[in-house]
Amino acid sequence: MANVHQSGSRSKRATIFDVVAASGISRGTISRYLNGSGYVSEASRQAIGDAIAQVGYVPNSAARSLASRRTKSVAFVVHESHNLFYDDPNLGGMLAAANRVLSDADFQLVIMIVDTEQSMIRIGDLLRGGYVDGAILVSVRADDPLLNIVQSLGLPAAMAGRPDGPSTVPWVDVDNYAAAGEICSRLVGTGRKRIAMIGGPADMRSARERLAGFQEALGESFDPALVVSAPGWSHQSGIEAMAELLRRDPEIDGVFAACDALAIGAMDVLRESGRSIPGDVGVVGFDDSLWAQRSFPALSTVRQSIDEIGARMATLVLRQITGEVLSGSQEMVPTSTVWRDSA
Amino acid sequence: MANVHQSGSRSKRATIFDVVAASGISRGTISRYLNGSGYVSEASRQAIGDAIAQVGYVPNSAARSLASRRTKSVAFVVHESHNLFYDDPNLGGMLAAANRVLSDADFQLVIMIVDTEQSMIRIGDLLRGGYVDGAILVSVRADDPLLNIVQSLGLPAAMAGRPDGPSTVPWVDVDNYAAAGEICSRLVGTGRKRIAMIGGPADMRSARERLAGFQEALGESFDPALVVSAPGWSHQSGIEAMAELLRRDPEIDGVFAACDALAIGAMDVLRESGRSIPGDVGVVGFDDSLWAQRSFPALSTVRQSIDEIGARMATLVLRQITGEVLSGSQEMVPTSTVWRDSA
DNA sequence: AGCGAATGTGTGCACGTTCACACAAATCCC
DNA sequence: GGGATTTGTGTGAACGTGCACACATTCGCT
Repeated sequence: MANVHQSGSRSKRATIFDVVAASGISRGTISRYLNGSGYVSEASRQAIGDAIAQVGYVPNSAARSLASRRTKSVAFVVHESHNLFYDDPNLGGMLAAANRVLSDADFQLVIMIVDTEQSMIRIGDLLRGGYVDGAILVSVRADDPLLNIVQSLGLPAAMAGRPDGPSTVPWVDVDNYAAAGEICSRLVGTGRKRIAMIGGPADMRSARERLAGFQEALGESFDPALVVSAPGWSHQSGIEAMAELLRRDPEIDGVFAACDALAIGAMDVLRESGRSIPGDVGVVGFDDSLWAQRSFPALSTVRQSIDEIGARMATLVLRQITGEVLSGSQEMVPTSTVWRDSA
Repeated sequence: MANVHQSGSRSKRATIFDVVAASGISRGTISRYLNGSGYVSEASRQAIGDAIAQVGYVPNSAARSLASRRTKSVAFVVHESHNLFYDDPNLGGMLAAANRVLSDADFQLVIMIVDTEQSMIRIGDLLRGGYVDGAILVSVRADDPLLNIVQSLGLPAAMAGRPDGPSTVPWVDVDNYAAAGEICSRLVGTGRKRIAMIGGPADMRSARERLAGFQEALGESFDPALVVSAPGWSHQSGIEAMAELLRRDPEIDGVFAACDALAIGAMDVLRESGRSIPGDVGVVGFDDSLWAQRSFPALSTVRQSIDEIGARMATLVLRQITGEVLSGSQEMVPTSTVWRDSA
C-alpha cells in the first residue's frame, strides 16, 4: 500500500518525464542514454539507470516511431493462402530463421498474409503507412502488386526466389534449374524410361525453372504430355496431379515433383494404386523439408537450406535499413541432392 | 514531370494536411471520415475521398497509435525454441488461424519468440512499451514471467492450454485428461499388455494431464517405469525416448505418445528395430497434425482442431480490446479419437 | 414561432518521443 | 595561457494523428 511505484495495475504508464522527475536529469540526456548516442557522463548514467528502475519506465514505441520515423519492425509478407502455413514446414522455417536474425538486431517481425483482394489493399496501406521499416517477400507472383508498392516506396526489402520481371528488390534464391536437372538426370541414370513431372504453379518463376531443368535432363525423351502443373504446392495438389498423370499413362515409372509435399501426395496415390516405390516407380522431390525425411519410403530430394534463405533475407533487409544501397543485389544459396529410398 | 502527386519516389509521404489543402476540409472532419465516426456529409465525404486519392494519402500508423493509444496489433508469443516452428505444423496452423481472425478485424499479428533470457527481457519491454494491444500466449510454462507481465499490465490476452497456477488470463484448451484416457483405453481394449508412454515436458500442464489420463486408463497395470518424459515435443525427442523405453523393456507392445511428432519418432525407432506396426506394437499419438495423416502407417491419434484454438484465442483477445472483461474465462474445444492404421 | 435535439464542422491540445541547436565546462595543443 | 576541440547538458521544435469541446446549421415537434 505504501508501494511508491506501480501503485495498482491501473496506474498510468511511466513516461520519460517521470524519469526526469526521479533523476533530475533532462529529457535530452535520458534520450541519449536510451539510444546509446554517447556523451553521457558516468554519474548521469548511474542516476538515470536508477531512476528508470525506480519508476519502471519503458519507452513508448509509438512515440518513438513517430519521432524517429523508424518502427523497428519488418514485415514477413506471404502471398499464399493461409493454410500453407500449416501445410508447408518451409514457410515456418523461413519465418523462424528470419525472426532469429531480426530479433538479434532488436527488430520485430510482423506477419502479413495476402490471400484476398481485400487483404492486398490492407497490406499495401500498411506498407505505405510506415507500419514497418522493411519487408521480406515470400512467394511473389509474376506482376505482383506488392513488388510495385515496395519499389515505388523505396522500402527496404528482399525476396525469396528471383522476380519474374525486372526489379530492383534484392533476392535470395537457389539454382532451381541446375538442381532439378541434377536430380532428374540421376533418375534417368537409374534406368527409368517413362518419367513424369508434377510442376508447381505456372506463374511462379521457381516452378518454371524446375520444369526447365527437368526437360533438359530428359533431353530427347521429354514428353510434354507427362507434365502436369499443380495449382499450388500442397499435398492435395500432389494427389490430384498424380491421379491425372496415371490416367494419361499408366506405364509411368518415374516422377519428379516440384516440392516434397507434392511428391508425398504422389506417393500416396501410387501406393494406393498398388505400385511399389521405388520398385515400380521412382519418386523424387524438391526442398528436403521434414516431409522428405519422415515419409515412407524416405524421399530422395534436393536439399536447400531454408534456414539460410530466411536468415539472408533478413540480413539483406537490415543492411538496407542501416543505409546500404543493395538495389538489384542477388544471392545464391547452394543445393545438394539427397539420395534416400524413394528412387 | 508535370506529375503533381508522387513527384519522384523520394518525395515525403502525404499527411493529413495535404488532404486538408487538397479538399479544403478541416482535419477533424477528415479524421472522422477515416475512422467512420459518422457526422460527415455526403458532399464532404466525396471531396475527402477524391483528395485522398489525389495526394495518395495513407494515415501514418505511429502517429495514430500515439494519439489513440491503440496499435491495432496483437502479439503471438511463443515460449519455445525457434525451430519448433519448423518441426510442428500445429504452431503454424494456430498462427494462421489467429491471423485470419485478426486481419479480418483489421489487426496485425506480431510474432515474438522467447527462447533465451535476453529475448524474454526484450519481449517483456515490448509488451510494457505498448507495442501491441494484446497478446496470444502459446506454450506457457509453469510460473512463466510472461504471465505476470501480462496480468500486471492488464493487457488483453489469451492462452492456449490452461495455466498452471492461478491466473486471470482467459484460456482455450482441450480436455487432455479425458482424450488421453479414451485413446489409451482403446489401446488397452485391443489387447495390448505392456503399454508405455512418451510424455511431454513435465513443466507443462497439458503434458501432465495427458499422463494422468494414460494412468487412469491403464488402472492396475500402469507401470511408472514405462513412462519417459521427453524434454520437448520434437521428432528427435521421440526417437530418444523410444530408444530408452526399449532399453527398459523390449517386450513393449503399445505406445502412447503425447504428440504426433513424438509418436512418429517412436515409430521410426520401432520399425528400425525390426518391429512391425501395428502387428508387434500399437502406437497412438495426440494432435492429429499433418504428421499423423501422412505417416506410415497412418497414425491413430486424438483430433483437436488447432484452427479453432487459434481462432478462439484471437477472438478472446479482440473482445477484451473492445472493452469486455473476460477475466478468468475459459473455453473448451472438443476432441475426438481418430482410429487409423498404427493401432 | 420557438425550443430542443440531431447533424455537421473547425480548433486547440495532448500523445511521448527524437533531433538540432545553443550553450557550459573540461581538455588539448603549440 | 588563450583559442580550438572534445565532452556533456538542457530546451524548443517537430513528428502526424485523435479527441474534446465550441460552435453553426438543419430538422422535428408542440
